[in-house]
Amino acid sequence: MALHYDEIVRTGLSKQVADLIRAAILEGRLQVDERLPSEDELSRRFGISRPTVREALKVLAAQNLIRSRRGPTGGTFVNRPDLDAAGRAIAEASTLLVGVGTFGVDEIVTARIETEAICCRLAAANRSDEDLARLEAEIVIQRDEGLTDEAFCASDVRFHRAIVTASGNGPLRLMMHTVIESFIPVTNMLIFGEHERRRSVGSHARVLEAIAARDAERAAQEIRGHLEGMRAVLIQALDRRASRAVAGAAEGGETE
Amino acid sequence: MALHYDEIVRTGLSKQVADLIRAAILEGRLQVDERLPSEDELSRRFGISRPTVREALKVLAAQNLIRSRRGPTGGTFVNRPDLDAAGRAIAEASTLLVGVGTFGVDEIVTARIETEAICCRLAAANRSDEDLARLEAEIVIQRDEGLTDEAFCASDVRFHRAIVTASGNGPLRLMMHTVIESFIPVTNMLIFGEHERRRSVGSHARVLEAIAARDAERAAQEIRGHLEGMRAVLIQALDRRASRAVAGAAEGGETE
DNA sequence: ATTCTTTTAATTGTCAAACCTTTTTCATTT
DNA sequence: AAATGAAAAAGGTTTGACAATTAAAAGAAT
Repeated sequence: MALHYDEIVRTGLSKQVADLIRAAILEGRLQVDERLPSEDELSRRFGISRPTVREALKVLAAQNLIRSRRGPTGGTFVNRPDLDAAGRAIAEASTLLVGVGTFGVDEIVTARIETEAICCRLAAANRSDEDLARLEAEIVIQRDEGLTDEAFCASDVRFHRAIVTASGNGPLRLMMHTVIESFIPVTNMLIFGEHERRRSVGSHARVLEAIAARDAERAAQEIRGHLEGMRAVLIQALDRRASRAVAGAAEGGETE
Repeated sequence: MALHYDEIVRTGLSKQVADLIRAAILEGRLQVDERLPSEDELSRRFGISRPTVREALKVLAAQNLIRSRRGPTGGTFVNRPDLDAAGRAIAEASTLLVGVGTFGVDEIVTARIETEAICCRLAAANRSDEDLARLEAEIVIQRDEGLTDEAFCASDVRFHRAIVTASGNGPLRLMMHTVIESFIPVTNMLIFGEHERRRSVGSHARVLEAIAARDAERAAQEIRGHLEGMRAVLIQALDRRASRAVAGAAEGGETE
């Protein structure tokens, strides 16, 4: 008789259970905010122990699919997918990749230029007065000479985030989490300094002006110019760093 | 005396441990492929029980940060972040959002148009002969009239994926997972049919031709035209569906 | 000496049963 | 009527054990 290899379980029980419940949620067999059976009940239904059930639930909770609360009205509930949670997950995944140096600075800047140019174009078309106010407010902050580098960078991130929001395009906003939360910070880390800050604020102001005037092409051109300038500075900074490292090595100093 | 409410622990133990280990990995205090202490050891070090440690590890495993193996040389190891795993995580998060109808079809198509136009431009500049062969192969598949709708859509996804790959930009490829794995499938689901298929293949062929000729602008224009055409068909399809629903309701039929 | 097999030990995976903590509900007391 | 407190329900945690897996060491056969 032919053996049914399928029946040989190769994955752990907790994973199987997690997959079953996940599938039920994704296929809509479990509605949003619906309560799952208690952990005790689940362990009885699946014929496995409670700790194993809990491992499965923890995995699903880590993926923002469910939440748990204690108490008589507590239990485990299906989460409504929301943009912020998804955005955080996306940002975490890409930050991790960027952190280990998966990408070159040059291609990161290219990706920034192209995607942010889109956002500027759409923002020029769709921006509300509120959006303008948000952008304006960040520029005011950035003009403050006494700002720390960290605070300036944070404001820079908020400025670019505000552009994305002004585009009024939800799907694009979701995608741009990668740029906003990972690519911008990694490029900003390298270009501190008074001079660059002033140049940046100038570019920001021109972008805002173009968006306010609903001039899509100019807005796109301004952000392109802004980021191309940054690319040049970045490459210079990396060159300096590289030559310093070479010089240091030549002097016999170990870099680590 | 003012009470220090902060010191009251509000988060669960397993979450605290997960956060600690995650921070250690993100800050590089745990290197890639480094082995963590055994679960037993961890439970002793943190002063908590093994099941609780396991819950924490499961959460990290769900985030692709670690992997576990049994046996004498087994244990828990730090994962190297890789593009595919991150891409899958991103795709999952966005698929979930798209699935519950967070976005309108119109803004999804807009996002597709703008981002895919970028990819076409870059692909025209950077494509290799290999890239061209991959695109060509998909078009050959799509010309087969006997193809099922599912197979056609799968090939369509592969075609667009190949364009992204041809762009040669890693960061962009990461971002485009959202488009490729979520936005394309959801737009394709609605436009089956012989006529649309033939139109699509025609557009694909023209895009390929422009990319092969390294004509960035033409490639971008072709994909724009392709997707704008799809937008029109989609809106028609949705209108038909809506009016059918209204008609059905008027006849006294309950839609659910 | 080499190769095959068996044993062994380390480690994750699972289980069972209890206890702890939080939170709501509801009865009791003031 | 309001404050208090007990009970119950649910997730959170512990303990201690056993099962399954797997690499390496030990032993047996060639």
